[in-house]
Amino acid sequence: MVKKRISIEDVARRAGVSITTVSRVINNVPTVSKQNRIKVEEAVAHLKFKPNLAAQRLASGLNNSVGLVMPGYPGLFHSFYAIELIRGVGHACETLHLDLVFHISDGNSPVNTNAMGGVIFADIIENKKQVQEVLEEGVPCIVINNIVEDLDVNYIAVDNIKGAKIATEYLVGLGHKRIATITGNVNTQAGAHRLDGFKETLEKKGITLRDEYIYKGDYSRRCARSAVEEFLSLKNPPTAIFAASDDMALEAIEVVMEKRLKVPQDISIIGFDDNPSALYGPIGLTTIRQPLFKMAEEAVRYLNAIVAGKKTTPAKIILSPDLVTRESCSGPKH
Amino acid sequence: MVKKRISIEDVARRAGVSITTVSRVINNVPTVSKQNRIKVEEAVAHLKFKPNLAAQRLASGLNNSVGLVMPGYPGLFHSFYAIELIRGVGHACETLHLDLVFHISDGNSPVNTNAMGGVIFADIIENKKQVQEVLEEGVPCIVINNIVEDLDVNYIAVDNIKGAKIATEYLVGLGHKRIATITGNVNTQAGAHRLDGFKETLEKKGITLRDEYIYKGDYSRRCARSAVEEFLSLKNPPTAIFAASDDMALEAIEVVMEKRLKVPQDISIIGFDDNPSALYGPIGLTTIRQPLFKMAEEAVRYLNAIVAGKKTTPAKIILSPDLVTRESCSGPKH
DNA sequence: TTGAAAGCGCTAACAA
DNA sequence: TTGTTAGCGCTTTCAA
Repeated sequence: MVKKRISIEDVARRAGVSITTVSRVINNVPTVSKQNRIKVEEAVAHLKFKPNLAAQRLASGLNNSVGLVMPGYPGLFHSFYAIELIRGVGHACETLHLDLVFHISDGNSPVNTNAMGGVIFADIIENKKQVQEVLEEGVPCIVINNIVEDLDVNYIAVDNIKGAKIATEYLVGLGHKRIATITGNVNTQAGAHRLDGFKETLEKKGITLRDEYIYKGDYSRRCARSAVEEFLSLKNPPTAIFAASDDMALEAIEVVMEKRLKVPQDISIIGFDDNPSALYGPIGLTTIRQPLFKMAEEAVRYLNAIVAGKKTTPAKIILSPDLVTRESCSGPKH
Repeated sequence: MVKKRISIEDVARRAGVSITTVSRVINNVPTVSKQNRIKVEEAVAHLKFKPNLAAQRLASGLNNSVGLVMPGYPGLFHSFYAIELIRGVGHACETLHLDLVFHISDGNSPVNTNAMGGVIFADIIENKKQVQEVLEEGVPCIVINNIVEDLDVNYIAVDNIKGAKIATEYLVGLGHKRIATITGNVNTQAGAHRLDGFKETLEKKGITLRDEYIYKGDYSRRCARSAVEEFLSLKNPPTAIFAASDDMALEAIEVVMEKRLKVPQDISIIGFDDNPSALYGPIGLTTIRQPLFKMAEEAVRYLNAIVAGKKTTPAKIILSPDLVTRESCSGPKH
């Protein structure tokens, strides 16, 4: 029952003009007589004509859609991070009347950007190759949440070093001297930077860095558990912990409470992310908020500007995270 | 600095074959000699060739992307409902290796489905016209969350009548006789059905329906406030309230508490949605959970089956919501 | 202000 | 098994 699609030719025939004229009307080219314009518009309305986008794109080489490429890790659609990005990108696309082409990538196979006017890489873990290829093709693109020094690519990222500094400084400010950290996966930039910020702050504040206070984690709850167990078994356990993610912070709180210790009285714990799921916990989690939504929005705006030819200099945008104070941190006991 | 794109012709030249043969290799057509296949694959890899999707689609008439059309109401990207749908659709697309074209519609302008292999309408408020047009074009489509009787279209929806019945029966089961409701916008199907289910249950249970116990709302917090104020000023105020959304239920709880009354001791309140933001409230909200994520997933699966030619009978799928018991309901005081 | 004609990059008969 | 050729539906010169 598929009806034959209405094409530009049908419109032209009905309006009694050439397809070129129809094309001009569709694209708002001014050089069309009022008379013809009206005839064409009537025909378009009557036939309910909608231009074939594939044909338009093929012929013009233009494309008004934004590609959002995300690595398809398990749990992607259950992750706060991903959903925030999608929300932000979606919101911006809505405002700018762009279509959003959402592409889940396995990280290895090259991204076919031919269906996209510009590309946003939502995250690059180990697959800079994909980005490089898109760059080589000359397709406008921007990387979210990674500071990319070695590639001449636009990026917009959160300052993880600064975030970690804010967190650590806050703990120091509360009077803590024995501060531990559970890192994220230090192979990811975020993980590494959060550790860097932690270390730098302690150094700056003249607090000795102890190896046994640094647990190399991987963002998983399980490692947070091991970390806390290890910390608590030390003869000099820390009085505060900076966890590189809220998830880990929550698990840490749980373990501490299982040991009949109190948060924050016995141990202060600060997280990173401002993940709303932290609000379900037994105690309000003090944490570092990242402007994910805003970052995603900005990425679209910037991309759009590039596509429109309004920008040429590569964007190197770094946004600042900030502190969200709730109940999981206080001064140390004496 | 935009390099000339690699086309199928470049590949053909390098491999020393015709473009047809290249096309065959790309599309896994078996009738290609091993020898040529290898040559083509080498060329593709070496030139990093990626077929132009616009051209493929134009030539073949096929399209492996799913369109998700959502009405662009303010707050869309802050709404639990929308995000759940996006998550579900996205998840299914990932599994099926489909691209997701996300299109925010103003509800009036026709949807250009030429960029989509199939279309999912995430919601249709007043704009059945859009759906009708897509149907006329013969593009496979499915409507989410609306039971559409008057159009021969696939749909997958939640049984709102049943949801309301479950809620109301639960209140009746707890011993309530004076049960009020704050409806959603009854111009929406969900709003109307939730009211219907409420009424039907009371009738079935032999409880008199009182007009003053039905407040026609619009899902807004403001109307929930008015509703509760009105209910409480009755000489015989209700002992239980069924609110057609969690948002309204939360506001209702707030108003009740402002009046120095207790939930659920003085008034039981049940919501609808299972919106996680309800978890932030002062008291766990008993509510009706809708399988939004699943609904969205199923929609994609079904659409895919249609596009693949595996389905012909129109789908009329209705999913059941279920009760989530938390703390906001109890038996009435004597 | 208009239209004819040449593609855009690919697929799909059809012939060889 | 391969290649030739004619489109897919549109935009864009170019000439009129």
